[in-house]
Amino acid sequence: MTFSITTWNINSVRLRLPIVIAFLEKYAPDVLCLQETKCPNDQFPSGAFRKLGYEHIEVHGQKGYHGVATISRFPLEDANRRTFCEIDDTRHLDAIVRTPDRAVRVHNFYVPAGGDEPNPDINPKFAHKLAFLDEMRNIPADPGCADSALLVGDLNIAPLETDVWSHKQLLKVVSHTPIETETLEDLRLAGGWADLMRNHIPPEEKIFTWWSYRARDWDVSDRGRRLDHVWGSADLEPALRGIEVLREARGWEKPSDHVPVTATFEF
DNA sequence: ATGGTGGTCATACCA
Repeated sequence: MTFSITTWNINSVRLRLPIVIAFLEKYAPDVLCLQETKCPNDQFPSGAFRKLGYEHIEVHGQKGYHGVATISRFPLEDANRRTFCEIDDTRHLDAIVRTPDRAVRVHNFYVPAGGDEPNPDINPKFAHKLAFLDEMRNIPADPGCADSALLVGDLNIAPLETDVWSHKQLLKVVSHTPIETETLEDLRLAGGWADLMRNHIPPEEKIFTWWSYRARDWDVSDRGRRLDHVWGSADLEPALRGIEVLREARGWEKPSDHVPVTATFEF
C-alpha cells in the first residue's frame, strides 16, 4: 500500500482553514500533522476535517500560542502529549497510525524558536530551546509496540549548509548556529532517526520550507530555511518513495510562512 | 545597525 504524511506549520489553523482544506482536497495525504494551531482544544475545527474523510483527530492546543494536531484517515491509537522542560506548552503529540499494513508511531513536534540572541546565558528562550533539544533525546526511533516510527514537525533548526540561503550569513542567526545544528544532528543520530528529506533530496541541493513574512518579495529574494523535517526509523528508508515540498503554498492567499512537506511510502 | 510582516488578544508578546 501507499502511505503519505504531511507536516505543516499553519500559524493559526482557524485563520487558515480555507487553505488547509484546499490542500487536503488536492493532495489528500493519509495523515496531516499541523503545528502552531494557536487553538484551544474545544475550538479546534474538527468538523471540517471529518467532512473530508479525516475521521481520526488528536489535538494538543492552547489559547494564542503553539499547539499541534494530528489528523488522519486511519485510526489513531495510544496518543500521548508530552511536557518538555517542565513547561506546559503544547509542543508535542504522538500517536500510532493504524494503517491496514503497518502501525506507525508518529511524533508531531513544535520546537521552541529560541528568540533572537543565540546566547543561553542572556536569552532564556535560547536556553529553553537547547534544554528542549536535550529532552528530545528521550524520544528514539525505536517504535516500541508499533512497526515503524516517524518524527515530523517544525524543529526550528536548519541543520545543513544547504538548508539556508546563506550558510555564512546565518551562522550567528538563531536556527543555524553551530550549537543548534550540531545538537540536532547529534540527537537525531543518537536516536536512530534518518533524515528522510535528505535521503531523497541530495545534501548538495538547497531546500527551504520557510520564508519570512518580512521580505519584500519572498519568492524573488528566496531567503528561505529548511525548518520543517521528516525523520523516520531505519526500516522506513527503503520504503520512502518521495518527498514533496510545496513551495507554491507560500504564494497562496493569506499564506503561512511555512509550506507543507509530504513524504510518501510504499509498504 | 535597523526594521521589515503577521497572528493573537486587546497591549504587548511571539514568531
